[in-house]
Amino acid sequence: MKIGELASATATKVETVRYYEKIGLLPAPARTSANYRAYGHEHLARLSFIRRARDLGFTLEAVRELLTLSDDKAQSCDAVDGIARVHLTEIDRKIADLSALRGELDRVIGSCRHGTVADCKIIETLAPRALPAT
Amino acid sequence: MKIGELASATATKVETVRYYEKIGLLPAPARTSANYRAYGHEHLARLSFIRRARDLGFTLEAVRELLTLSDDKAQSCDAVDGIARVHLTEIDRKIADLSALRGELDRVIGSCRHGTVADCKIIETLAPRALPAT
DNA sequence: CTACACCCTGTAGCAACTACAGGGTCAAGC
DNA sequence: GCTTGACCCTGTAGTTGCTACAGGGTGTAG
Repeated sequence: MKIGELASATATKVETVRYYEKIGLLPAPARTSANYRAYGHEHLARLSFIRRARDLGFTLEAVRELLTLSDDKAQSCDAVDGIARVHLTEIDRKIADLSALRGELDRVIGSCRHGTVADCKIIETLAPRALPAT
Repeated sequence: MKIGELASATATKVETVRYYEKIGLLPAPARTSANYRAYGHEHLARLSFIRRARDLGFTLEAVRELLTLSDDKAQSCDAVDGIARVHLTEIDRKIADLSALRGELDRVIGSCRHGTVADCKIIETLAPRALPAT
């Protein structure tokens, strides 16, 4: 299968597929006589794996580790579990950060009296210690 | 005040201050005879504003707009309010996305039976349609 | 035989910094 | 007087994960 077919089969852009090859995430496939990349189903499986992991928010570095781990079928699953748990913790942290932010921003917006910028509480909140001119 | 003082007064790195100057967010200050940047309190106020807006998650582009708006004191506050509301909506979307992700990842991790990679439900989830070898 | 869709390589761009490399300046201590 | 160290300067390259060209080659349908 050609790169365009692989890309559309995995909802990936052609450039992204080439990018994954360049950074060593997807093995370089055989080439046709016209120097076109010729992919097999193992490439399809691997790229599907990468895309699903990315959809779950794993970084490319984490994906790389997961791929390495998944290649050694006899190994314990715990390392995989560990990577996923670390990632979960990070997502929780991001959610907490964003929620705190949301709260503060909501408060700031709530203070808007729709007057002029001179009386704007939002601007005031942003620059609380702006001195009274030169 | 020198750049290092300005930076530590606003919990910013020196390089970041120079970066903000380069992209036109912070006006270029006067220089000393030794070619050191010499900042006044107006720079301190402006950089504080920028940092607080950044802490609230505004993009630099949004910060630039907010700064422009805050310079025109007679103008209506509604544009400021609008920018903040758009940003709030975006944060809500991000929280929703992350929460959905968190749920899925939690489910995936919950399926881990701590066996070998060959039976790993996490790996299986990631590569659901991996074909049975060549 | 000529459009047109597809493929190739290589490089530059995005956000928002951060980290050097390779210098200059200045105050304190010996 | 001289060195050490902390600070400052410019300019460039790196980070993450792609995306978008530019400037070509290939393959097929009408």
